[in-house]
Amino acid sequence: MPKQSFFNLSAEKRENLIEIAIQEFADNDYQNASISRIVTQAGIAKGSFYQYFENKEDLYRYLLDLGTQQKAQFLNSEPPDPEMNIFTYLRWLIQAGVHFEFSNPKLSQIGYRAVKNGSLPDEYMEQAVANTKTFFTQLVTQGKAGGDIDSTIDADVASFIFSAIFTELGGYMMDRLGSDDTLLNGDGRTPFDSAAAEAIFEQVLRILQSGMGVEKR
Amino acid sequence: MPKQSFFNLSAEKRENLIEIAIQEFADNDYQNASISRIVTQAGIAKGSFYQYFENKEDLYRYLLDLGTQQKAQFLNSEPPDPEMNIFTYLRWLIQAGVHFEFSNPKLSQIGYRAVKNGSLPDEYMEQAVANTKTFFTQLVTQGKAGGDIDSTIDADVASFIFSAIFTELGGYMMDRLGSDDTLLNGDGRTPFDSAAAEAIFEQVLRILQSGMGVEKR
Amino acid sequence: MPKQSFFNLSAEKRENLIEIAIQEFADNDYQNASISRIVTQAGIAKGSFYQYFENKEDLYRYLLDLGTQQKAQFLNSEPPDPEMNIFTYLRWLIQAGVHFEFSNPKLSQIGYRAVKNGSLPDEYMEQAVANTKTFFTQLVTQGKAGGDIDSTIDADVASFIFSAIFTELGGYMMDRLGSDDTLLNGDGRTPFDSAAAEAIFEQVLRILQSGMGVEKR
Amino acid sequence: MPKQSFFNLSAEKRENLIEIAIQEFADNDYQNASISRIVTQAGIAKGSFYQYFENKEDLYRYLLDLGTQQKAQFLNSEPPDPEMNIFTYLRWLIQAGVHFEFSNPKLSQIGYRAVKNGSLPDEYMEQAVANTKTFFTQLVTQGKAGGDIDSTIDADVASFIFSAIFTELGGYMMDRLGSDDTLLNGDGRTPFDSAAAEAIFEQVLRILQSGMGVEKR
DNA sequence: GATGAATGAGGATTCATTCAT
DNA sequence: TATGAATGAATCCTCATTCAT
Repeated sequence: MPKQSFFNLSAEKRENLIEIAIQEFADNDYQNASISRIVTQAGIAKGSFYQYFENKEDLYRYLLDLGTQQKAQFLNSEPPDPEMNIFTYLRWLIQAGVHFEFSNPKLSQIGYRAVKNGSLPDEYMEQAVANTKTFFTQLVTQGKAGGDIDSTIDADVASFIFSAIFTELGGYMMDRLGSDDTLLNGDGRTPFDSAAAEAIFEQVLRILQSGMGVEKR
Repeated sequence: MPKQSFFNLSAEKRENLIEIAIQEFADNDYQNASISRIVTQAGIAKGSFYQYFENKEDLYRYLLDLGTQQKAQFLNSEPPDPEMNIFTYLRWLIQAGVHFEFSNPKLSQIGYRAVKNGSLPDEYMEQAVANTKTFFTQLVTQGKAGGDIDSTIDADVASFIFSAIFTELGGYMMDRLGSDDTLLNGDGRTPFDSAAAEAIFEQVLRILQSGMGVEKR
Repeated sequence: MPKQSFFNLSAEKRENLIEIAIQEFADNDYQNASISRIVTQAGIAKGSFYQYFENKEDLYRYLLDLGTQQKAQFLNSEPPDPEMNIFTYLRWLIQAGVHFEFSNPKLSQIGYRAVKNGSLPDEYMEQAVANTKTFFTQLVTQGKAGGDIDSTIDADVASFIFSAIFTELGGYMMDRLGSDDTLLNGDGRTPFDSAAAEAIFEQVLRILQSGMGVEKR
Repeated sequence: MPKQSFFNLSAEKRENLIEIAIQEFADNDYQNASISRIVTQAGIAKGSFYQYFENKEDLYRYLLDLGTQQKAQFLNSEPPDPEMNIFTYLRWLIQAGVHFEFSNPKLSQIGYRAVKNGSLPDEYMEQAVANTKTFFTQLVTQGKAGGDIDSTIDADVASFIFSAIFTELGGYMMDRLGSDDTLLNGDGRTPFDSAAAEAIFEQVLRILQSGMGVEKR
């Protein structure tokens, strides 16, 4: 956790530093992200950095947490009816998730790499991965109970498919809808072509629902 | 490309060097793989390395090519009838692909990271990614033409789903079937529980086929 | 010398700070003792420290003085009859000295290291060393005058022997009687096995007296 | 242990580097000795140092070993008759030991500090200290058996006295006979006033023998 | 009087690459 | 062709001290 002195910083300084750090960790994995570059770009002294953070890992974990929190906040901003059909829920979830990635592409990249790369091979990452797995497994179980998913389907396999799609969809959407840092609009947000995106989600979900759903078999 | 002097090496020396390099690049990403460690372990002089390869990147690209070639060779060793149902073909393709990953976990890991990480953000990687995309898109087109895939499904979306599943399946299988270097059998290959694997493939493919196939709608 | 503001501090704050500083300088030599750690542990601001002390050296010298003063106070608390036999006096002096080291192991350690290490190679240390030398030389001279020490013995050599024994005895006693911080009793003092210690002093002194004394030759 | 590349160096380079390193570690304790200063003074690149030694500790241990070996060699160059009186033997031993310290004052200083300071608090140092203790204890036991030391004297105490004298004598001699780096003669050796030194040893030993010996009691 | 952010030099160590032998 | 010593910039991190608030 950052030291108190970090939180005592003026909002401007703090946000500037974090923005630069996010850029650095989005461009480089943990090992190759450079504290030296960060402090140079932020225009602060090396020593100052270490008055804000314990060490490099401390900053890294903070950024990871930031992503997690912002995503959770994003997902909770307009939560769906939990009683709805499981695929309708996934439709919303995926749309919101991808929307988040479009809005915070760098933070998403950092988190994505953390999972894929195992830069920090410890209980922290394992926990995050396990959480995701648990989430989708529960979703599938719930879907089966509610009659949305064919009960003969292996829950683990279905959970894997959801997870794979969810994991890769962000990158795919960015490819297809062309978001990247060069397309930022005025408020630093990437314009998100919701209609186009929804059309894609719809296709994906229809296939999955059709593949797993009970009414189609 | 490695220099001529590399290919003039005795097979033994050459293979030993490559094996050690593979281990190093499997354990570390591009930036953190260490030439120093490689030459030390291989028992050759630093200077010798630079007589075999232009530089670190040269070696890295060579390993990437090696993986591509070996995988292609693997897939071509017993190619299926190209006239068969597209999902039957995928069943075979995925099985072969995963089988390859089990047999060559280190080379697979290197390639996987290369794609995910963008360690070498250049035309080379883009080409590889584009190739994969083209392959699956053609497969889907062929599937539609042959009546295996519902013609109303967006080819790009279907291709994405195949690609996502294909990409993530290796890691999932390793998790579930427990392969790792500690399970190597006598000839350095990981024993592959074909029956268990096939059961999983079957589930996945059935879902996809059920979701995309014409006969089910 | 500490600044006036240090002495204006409440006794509680002052003693707390000093106690922590003693711990730090007992655990680390001058160069490696860390002001940062001290202020963190003491719960005061970095700037405050520099309002109490000129700098690191200022604090260090203060602790050294503290040790000297406390030892002097200790030795003067029940001073022996100056007319007594020189070895009897030494018996008392060494016992009191070692007793002091047991009671104030940290301050002793700081002083010990200062002498051995020459961390502060200046007139201050030279003075302290010279004082010790002068003290023992006078003692020997007195001993010769009083007929306790053989007059043919070189005063300087005898003084060296006393000094060496005195210097090393503390460490030896701690080794042999097992004192350390884990053995502190309720009032923060190490219990001192006086009987065992006296037996050892007795042996040492008997040897020295036998070696230098007149009556034995 | 230094790497092979260190031993492959030309004698000139190697000795120059070691000489400078000895100077650095004689002037500063382990923590404060600076590799940066060493390489700057030696006129080599930082990286080169790490091709010779694993790390700072590697160099330090090498210097410690160097001192130990050179001392052992020194003591073995003209070993005394092991049958002689124990004090005669000590006379020789102390003379040789002090002579060594005069010849190699810097290496002696490094070893001295290592023991006193516990810079490297590990089995290595503990071993060295234990060895010394064992040596003197055996000597005392032998002296008692041979009738040179009064059998009523505690072997541990006598051993402590020998050890203390032996430890402190070098410094005392240097003080008294004025050796230091400014007095080096042509061959890099400090001229050693043997006559003056022997007179001092004689005094010390006479006192100890008189104090512990059987015939005097 | 108290605070604590800012500083920047300095610490050890690793690295890919070059080049003279 | 093979060698391996030399290089120096780069890495993360610690430190005592200053000074504006």
